[in-house]
Order: sequence, then structure tokens, then C-alpha cells
Amino acid sequence: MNHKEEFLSKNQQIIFDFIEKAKEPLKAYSILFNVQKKGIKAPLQVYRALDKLVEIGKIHKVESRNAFIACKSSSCEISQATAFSICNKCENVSEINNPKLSKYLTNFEDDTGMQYNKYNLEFFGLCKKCKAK
Amino acid sequence: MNHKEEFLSKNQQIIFDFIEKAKEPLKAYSILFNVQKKGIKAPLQVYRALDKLVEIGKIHKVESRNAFIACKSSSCEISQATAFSICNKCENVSEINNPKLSKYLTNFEDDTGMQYNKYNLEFFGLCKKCKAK
DNA sequence: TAAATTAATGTTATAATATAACAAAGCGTA
DNA sequence: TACGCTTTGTTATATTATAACATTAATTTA
Repeated sequence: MNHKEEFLSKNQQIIFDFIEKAKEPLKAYSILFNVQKKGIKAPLQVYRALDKLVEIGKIHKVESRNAFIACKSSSCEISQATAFSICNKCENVSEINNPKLSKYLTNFEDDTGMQYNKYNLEFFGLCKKCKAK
Repeated sequence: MNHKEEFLSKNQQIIFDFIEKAKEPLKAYSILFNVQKKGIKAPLQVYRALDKLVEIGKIHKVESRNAFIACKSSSCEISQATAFSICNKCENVSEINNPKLSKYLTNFEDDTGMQYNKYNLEFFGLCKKCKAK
């Protein structure tokens, strides 16, 4: 992980730990339900922590699923460049860590002259396991 | 527009017409509010039409904004390949129609061997106008 | 170290986005 | 006509997310 070491607050740490342990992206209210034993009672406490964690790049939001996943890539610095691979059948989501792809997209320029400082890419299909069935 | 000619149902047509006339992506409830004079009363009537219009590629969903925009590109066949340019300040959204980009992404293969049949890419930044300010 | 500033928390309420479930009407076609 | 399929209408409810305000904790700086 190449994030600058950030010190997380209590709630941020609780929520990050939970997301990091998970194997799949988690939804805000599912996180809420699971951290209630730790004293986090309200949606806003979860959303505030999520916002911060996204901001500092420790987690990403999978937009098409409204779900959050811990960052496992080294190419998405400060969460400004993200790419995911999503299986439409089993809903498995994994972060794509492909230097060529990120280089291509980071350097992409369209004809409007607009300058980008962030992108999010989501690929959909069938993962190997689901395709085999 | 290179979509196969689809015959839209009454509600689908009403909602498509409204989205197509708009200059920016529209949210479902804003559409609902505006088509009530045409007899569409319930969210579900809107969402059903939106689902169908997305499915046949007449409109796209801008995931990061939960909003819908008419398709203006020729490279996104049956809505399977979409790319947007989004200004974080003025919220202007435009569809990117760049053959090189779509070719690159359509042919992209990651190391997991997963096969993609769809992608959605959203670029964020400041548009020319906003940058000038 | 005290004051000032900024970040994080706690809490209640509510807004915004989206779907479930079921009944009925319309359409294509065998 | 009768069958299957799509679309519609409607009520209720689930899910996702933020507003507003009071309080506490942590950090900076004078």
C-alpha cells in the first residue's frame, strides 16, 4: 500500500478495519449493522467515515453498486484513478491494477481540451468461474 | 444515432423525449416531476421506462450522479460501452465519443482472463470554462 | 499553556433514490 | 378467440444519503 500514513480517527478505523477484512464490496447500511456492537449507531457516522476514507484513498466506492471496497492497488494514488472488474453473475468485484491501463487513461486527452484529475472505470462481464458453469 | 429502430411505448417515449431535450443529465424524480402533466404519476413508471431505455441504449446512466442522459455517441452500441467527461464544478456532463478510446477499452484484457461485455468510464475534472475562471 | 482553529462525533429528523408485489390493460400472433 | 408477453397503474416500502445543530477532541499558534 503506498498511501501516505494517515492517522485514522476511532470511527474511521473501525469502519476501515471492517471493510478491509471483507472479501467483497460492502454497502453502507450493511457496515452500519455490523459495527453497531462497536458503538456506531447512526448512518451519518458511517457515511462520514466512508467519505473520509474515500478522500484519502484507503477505500474506493464502486459506483454501479453503491458499495465500498478497500484499496488494494498501488496505481491509484489518492484514489484519483480507479478501475474495477465486476462479475454480473456472482457480483465479485476486484480492483484492476494494470499500469498500462492506468497510464493510458491518466494521459487520455479528449478533443475538448478538458483536463482530468480523476477517473473511474468499471468493466462488467462474467468471471472465469461463472463462465465455466 | 445508430440504434436499431425501436418502438417505444407511450411512457418510454414521453420520458425519452424529455431526456433528449435536456442539456444536462436528469434525475429520476426530476423527470417524474416534469412529466406529471403527461399523466405519469409514480416513480415506478419512470424507473421502468428508464430501465428499458438504458437497456436498448437510447439513454445512459451516469453512475456517479445517479442521472440519465440521452445517447449521443455512435460508438456505444446497445449501451455496452460508455465514457463520460464530468466537470466537478459546473456539473456539465458530456459523452466522450473517441474511437481510439473505445477500441482500447473494448479490447482490454486483464490478467484474470475475465471477458468483458460492457464498461463504463467516468472522467472528472474542470471543464474549459470553469478552468478559465 | 491558553486561546483559537479545525476535525471528528453524536443525535434526530428527513431527503433522495429505488424496488416489491399485485392487478389490470394492451398487443402480437397462432 | 385464446394464449403469452409487455406495459401500465397503484400502493406501499426498502435502500441510500444528507441537513441541521450541539458537543467533544485534536491540532496549531500566539
